[in-house]
Amino acid sequence: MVTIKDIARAVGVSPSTVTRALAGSSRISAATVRRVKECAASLGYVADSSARAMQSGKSTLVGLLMPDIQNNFYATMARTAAEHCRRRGFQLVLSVTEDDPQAEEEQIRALVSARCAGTLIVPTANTHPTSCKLLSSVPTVQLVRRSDALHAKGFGIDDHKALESACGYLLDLGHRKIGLLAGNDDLHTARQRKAGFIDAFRSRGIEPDLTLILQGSPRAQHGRTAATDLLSRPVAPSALIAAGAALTEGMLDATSEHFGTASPTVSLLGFGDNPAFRWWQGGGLSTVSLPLGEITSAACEQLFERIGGKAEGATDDRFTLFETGLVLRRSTQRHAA
Amino acid sequence: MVTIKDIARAVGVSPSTVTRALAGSSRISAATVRRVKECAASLGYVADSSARAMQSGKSTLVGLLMPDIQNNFYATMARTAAEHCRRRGFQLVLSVTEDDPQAEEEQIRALVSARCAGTLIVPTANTHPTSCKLLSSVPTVQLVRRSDALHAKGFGIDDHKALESACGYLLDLGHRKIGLLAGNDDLHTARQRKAGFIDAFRSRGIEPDLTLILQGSPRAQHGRTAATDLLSRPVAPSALIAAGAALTEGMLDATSEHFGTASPTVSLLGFGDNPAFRWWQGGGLSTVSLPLGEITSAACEQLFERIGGKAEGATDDRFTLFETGLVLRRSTQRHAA
DNA sequence: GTTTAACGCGCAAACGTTTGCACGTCAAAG
DNA sequence: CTTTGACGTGCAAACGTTTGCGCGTTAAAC
Repeated sequence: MVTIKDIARAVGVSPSTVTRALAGSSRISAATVRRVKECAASLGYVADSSARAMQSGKSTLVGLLMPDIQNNFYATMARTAAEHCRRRGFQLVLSVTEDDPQAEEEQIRALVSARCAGTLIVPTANTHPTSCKLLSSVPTVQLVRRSDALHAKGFGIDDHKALESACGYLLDLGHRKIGLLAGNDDLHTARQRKAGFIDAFRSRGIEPDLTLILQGSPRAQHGRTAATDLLSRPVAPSALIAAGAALTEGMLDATSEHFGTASPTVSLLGFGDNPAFRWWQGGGLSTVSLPLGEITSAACEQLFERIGGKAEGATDDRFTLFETGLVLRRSTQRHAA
Repeated sequence: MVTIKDIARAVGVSPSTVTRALAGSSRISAATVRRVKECAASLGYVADSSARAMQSGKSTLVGLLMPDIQNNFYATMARTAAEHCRRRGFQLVLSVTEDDPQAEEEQIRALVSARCAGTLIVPTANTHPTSCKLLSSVPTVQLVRRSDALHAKGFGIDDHKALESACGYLLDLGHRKIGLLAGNDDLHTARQRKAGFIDAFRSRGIEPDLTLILQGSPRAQHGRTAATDLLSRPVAPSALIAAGAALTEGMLDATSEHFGTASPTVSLLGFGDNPAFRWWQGGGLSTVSLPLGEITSAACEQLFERIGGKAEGATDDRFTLFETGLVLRRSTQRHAA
C-alpha cells in the first residue's frame, strides 16, 4: 500500500505537506499541490480511511439495521438510504437483524466499534437495553418502527389512521366479517394498526369480531398460516386485511393456494407498494400505499444534519408520522348481499 | 470513548496487558484476565476497529457491489451475503451502482480506502480499468455477471443453457414467433442468453426471427417498452421471454397494461424466482429459476477462504456455472394452432 | 546452592493520517 | 536599513491498538 510518506519521499516534501496539498485547503503553493497530486495519482495512492477515522474519531460509515432485505418494503428503504449515503460520500453498512435482538446487538456493537458516523434503525420488537446504551453514543434515527427505549428521533407512518381508513373502506363496501393479519403486540406499529382496525368498526357503531384478528410474527409465514386459517373457517370472512408488507405476501400465497385456479371470492387488502401487487390475479391487489421513499429520505436528511451539525443539546425525540394512501385495484369488491 | 488505557489505569496494569487479556490468548494470569474483562464490561468498553484495522492493515468490512437492491434477484443475494458476513463477524458494506461505472469506481475506491477484507461484485457492463486496478489489491469474487477485465473468480449461471432450454420449451409447445427481451451486448450474460435463445431455434432447424429480439438496458423500463412494442406489432409474437429479472417486471407491467382485465393471449416466460411471480394472473408466471442462494453462498465461501488463507499464488480466475431450472406455471400455454 | 526455564508483565515502536506550532524566507512597509 | 507580516513548509505529537523484546520473579531441575 502506497502511503502519504511514499509520496512525500517521491516529491521531496514532508508528509504534512502532502496531506495539506491533497486536502486542498491550507496554505500550500500551487506548484507543490500540483506535483503532489500528480505523484499521488501516478503512484495510485488511496488514503487509508482507518487512519483518518482514528485521527478524527469518526468514520464515514453509516449503519442501516433492518429485519429483512428481501422484502420490497425494506429494499426500498435500503435503496433510498444507499442513494443518500452515496451522494454524501458515506458508506452504507447493511445489517439484517431478522428481528433477533441478539443479532441486532452484535451488529450495533460492530457499528459502534467502527465509530460509525450514524445509524438508521428499524428496531426489533424487543431491542436489548445494551443496544440502546451503545446507540446513545451515535447519532441515530429510527425508521418505521418506534422503540421508546432508544431515545431517538424517528420517521414512520400513521399506522392507526392507515388501518382505520383501510378497514373503513371495506366496511363501506358492506363487509362485516373482516379478517386481520397483524404483527404481535410487542411492536408499537402492530398495536396501532390493530387499534385503527378496531376503531374503524367502532366509529361506525359496529362491534368487530375479535376472533378474526390473528396476531403473530410480522413475517410472511404468519400471514400465510393465519390467512389459511381464516379462509378455512366454516364461516369465512368476506375480506382480509394484511397489516404488514411481509404478511401481505403470506396472505397472497395462502389465497392462491386456497382457491387454486378459481378466482378468489374474498376481498383482499394488502400493505405496501410492492410493484408485484399490480399483477395479482389479473386485476391487481388493493393496498395501503406508503411513502417509504419520502420517509427514508427524511430520516437520512435528519441523520446527516445531526452528523454534520454540532450536537445541539436538545435532541428531538419525536416521531414524525407520514400519511398513507389507499390504492384501489380489483381485489377489493363490494360485499355480495 | 473509553479506551484500553482507561482500563489499564483502572485495573493498574499496562495497556499491553489489557489487549492481551481481552484477546484471551497470550500468557496472562487468569486473575488479571478476569479483572480486566470485568472492568472492560463495567466501563462499557468497545474496541476501536479503526485502530485495529490500521494496525493489522485489514478491516472486517466486506463490500457488496450491485446494480440494484429493490429487485428481488439482488435482494436475495444481499440477504445471503449479509447472513454469511454476520456468521463470520464481518460487516457488509452495500454499494448500489445502478449500472453506472462511475459510481462503481467511487464505491470501489471507498472500499479500498477502508482496507476492506474482500469484495463481492456484480460488475457493471463496462467496469472502468481504474476500478479493476483498485480491486486487484483486494480479494474479489464476481457474482452472476462476468467481467474478464478484473481477473477474479466468479460464480454465475449457465446463461446459454438457461435460455436455450427456456426457448426450447416454448418451441416444443408450438410457438414460432417468440419475442426476446434482453440486455445489451456489453453484458456477457446478455450475449450468452441471446445466443442460447437463437441456438434453441437452430438446433431444431428453425431460423429465428431476429427482429423479435429487443436488446437494451437490463432494467424494468426496457422490458416494459420492448414488450409493449412487441405486443403492439401487427403480427404480434405468440410468446415472450424476458432474459433478466428486472426485464421480467417490465414485461409483466406491459402485458397487464396491454390486455387490461382481459386474460393475456400471449405466453410469458420470466426470469428469476421472485415469489411474486406465483401471483401472476391467477395461474402464476413460468420462469427460469436460479439457484441464487447457492451461487451467493459459494461466492462467500470462496471469498472468505481467500480472505482467511495465505494468498496462494495461483489465483483461480475461472467462472463457476450453476444449472438453472424451469418452473412451469400457467403463463406458458401450447400454441393455438 | 546454582542454573535454567517458565511465567507474568511493561516498554516502546509501529500502523497512516492530521494538526498546532514554529521556523525560515521574502517582500512590503516603516 | 530595520521591522512587520504573510507565506510555504517541516517537526512532532496524537488518535487506539497490537506486538516483539526484555526484565524481574518464582519454581523446577541439577
